[in-house]
Amino acid sequence: MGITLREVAKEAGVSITTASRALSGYDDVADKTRKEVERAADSLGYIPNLMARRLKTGRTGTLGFIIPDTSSRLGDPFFSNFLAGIGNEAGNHGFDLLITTHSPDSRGEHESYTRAVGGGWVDGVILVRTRYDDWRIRYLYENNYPFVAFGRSNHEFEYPLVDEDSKAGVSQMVQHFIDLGHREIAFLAPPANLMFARLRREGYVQTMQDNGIRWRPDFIREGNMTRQSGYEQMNILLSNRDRPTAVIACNDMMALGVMDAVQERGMVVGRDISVSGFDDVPVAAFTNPPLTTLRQPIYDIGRTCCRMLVEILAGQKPEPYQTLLTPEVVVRESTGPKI
Amino acid sequence: MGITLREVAKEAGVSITTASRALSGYDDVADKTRKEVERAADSLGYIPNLMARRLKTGRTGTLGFIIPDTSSRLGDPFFSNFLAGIGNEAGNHGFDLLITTHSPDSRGEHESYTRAVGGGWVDGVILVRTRYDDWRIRYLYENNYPFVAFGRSNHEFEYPLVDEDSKAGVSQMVQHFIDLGHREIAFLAPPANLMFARLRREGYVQTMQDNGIRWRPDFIREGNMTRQSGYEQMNILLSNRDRPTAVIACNDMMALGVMDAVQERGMVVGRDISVSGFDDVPVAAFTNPPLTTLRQPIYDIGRTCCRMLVEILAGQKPEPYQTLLTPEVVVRESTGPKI
DNA sequence: AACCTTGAAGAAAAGCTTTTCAGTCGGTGT
DNA sequence: ACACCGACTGAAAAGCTTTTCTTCAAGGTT
Repeated sequence: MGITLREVAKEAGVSITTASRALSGYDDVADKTRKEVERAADSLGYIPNLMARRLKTGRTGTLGFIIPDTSSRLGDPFFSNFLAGIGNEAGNHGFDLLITTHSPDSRGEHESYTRAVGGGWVDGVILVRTRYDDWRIRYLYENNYPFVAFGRSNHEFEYPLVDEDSKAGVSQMVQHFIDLGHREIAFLAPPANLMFARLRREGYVQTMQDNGIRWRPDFIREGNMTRQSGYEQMNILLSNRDRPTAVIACNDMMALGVMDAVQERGMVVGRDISVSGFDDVPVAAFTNPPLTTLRQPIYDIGRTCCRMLVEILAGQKPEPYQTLLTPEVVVRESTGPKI
Repeated sequence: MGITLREVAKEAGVSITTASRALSGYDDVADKTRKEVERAADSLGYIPNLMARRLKTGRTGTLGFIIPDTSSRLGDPFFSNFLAGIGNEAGNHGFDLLITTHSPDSRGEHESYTRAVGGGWVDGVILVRTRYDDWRIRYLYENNYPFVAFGRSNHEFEYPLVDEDSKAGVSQMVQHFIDLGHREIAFLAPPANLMFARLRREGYVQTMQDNGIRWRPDFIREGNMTRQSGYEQMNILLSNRDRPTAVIACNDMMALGVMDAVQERGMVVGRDISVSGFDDVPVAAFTNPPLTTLRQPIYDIGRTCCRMLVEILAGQKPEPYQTLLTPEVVVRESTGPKI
């Protein structure tokens, strides 16, 4: 690499200690000496070796974001919007952002968390898509490692998080459909191990029951949050003898896939079959037809998570420590009355 | 932090050297010894200190992406798609991705590049939105630092890059408008210091002239690539006595802003005024009306840049070293014949 | 004159790995 | 019996900062 502090010290005619202290702005170094060291550093083009510094201080100035997804990963607007929120906020606080992607529970995912906690990979991490019995959360918590999660879990302890009230959200959406006269309402669920899978399913089942509608197990299908899987699962639903007249997809990408399948069969979304999503990613307002969905401010949640993590790293306790947001039904043209 | 190699060595009853070599898979370590070291490491929960390793080896296993934008940054789908390409490809090769955002030519941007080249921040960087007389490229090149750029520049030396043929692209688009009967074609240009600003402007001016149309300086307006600025600049154009009948925006975000302004005045995009963009970000297919634009495969370009950088870090020379792609006009409903 | 305080600067340790080079030991070839 | 070799292993350096603790000189106090 290049110039080291030793050479700067030599050039300035002082010890390494003094050079270090001069450049770090300590006040027990004479003004004249500091000027001289600065001049030397400048003229030699000194750039501190980051790894040496980090090794010594144990701080990296970097936050980690480990994306739990295999197929679409960063291509999914959910992640890219959340990432945007984190990234922009991190920048505001002078932190870099380190990102990596691994499929849930994979070896690589384990390694990343291990490296973070034990290897000094980053100063703290942000978690997303929390799972039932989430080992990541337990692991981070038990090691007293700084983190913030987007999503609750079912642990007995408290940790800093932001989450949306999935159950209430889905509940509202089911009610929206019922109010439009639908009774054959299918539910395209997230992978079962995700924490919000249970909550959203509860919202679905309970609201159906509350309205005196018997819910049918074969109208609940599990997808993997991609457009492709929305398409596939909807094709299965459509090949049944009894078809639903409405579908609630648990994210917007799957809703897009559902619409693909519907339109492929020559039916009109919003008239023949109503479709709704979850998230309100930016593209949802522009689909054809525009998508009825549950709005949660992904970008802002990303920012909030990041801000909370920065506070934790500064030794403060974020206030509030846990936030629960209620998603809001945004009615667009993909849903309409039952015909 | 935690367990160090020293403790593992002690537990296994060997020297630090042997422990290190055993765990790193060197073959000059007896099988029995290796097993013993591995057992010790396992039982103690040893995790290597990344910073110590990096300090010693001078490698970080990380690629850097310094996003040159102030206002929208990661919120801009251009960046998030490009980032997705880089990120996914980096993951495939076992690299982490470090991202940070700075406004062009800011102090922070300078520092980031300095830290990369001199401080061992990352192993290599990917550049985007190259500029005229781009100091970043010169700096990296002269320091023989590994990098790949999305975009040409005007330097005398060769460096690894991928770029789209901006001039040809805009030229095609202008021709598209002229073929539709338009002659009052406005051009919403990128910030003048961007390399492709010149190329695209050349494409515009030259194709107008080739068709015997006098281009008007007041029909060329500069925006900053955001939707907001598209909106503002279009309002200026619309408040003129002579209004254009068609507008070429130099990215899709500005085109969205242009459409906002047009629709706000009760006019119909694609009939009263034709609008086109550049990039074909995913949302462009879903705008209202769907946007005519120039398609360049941003995601794939990101992947390619990343792959090239990984090759360079492996000591190979990417083949081809410089790639020029020709964007393709995608005609949708935001453009129509002059009425 | 002896002692203390203060401001400034340096020696050396610490942070943890990787790597170079030297050394040990049993065995083999002559 | 001697030299040498091969297979392993260990001591120590190197990588570069930051930080603790010590030292030193000058000036002030009693």
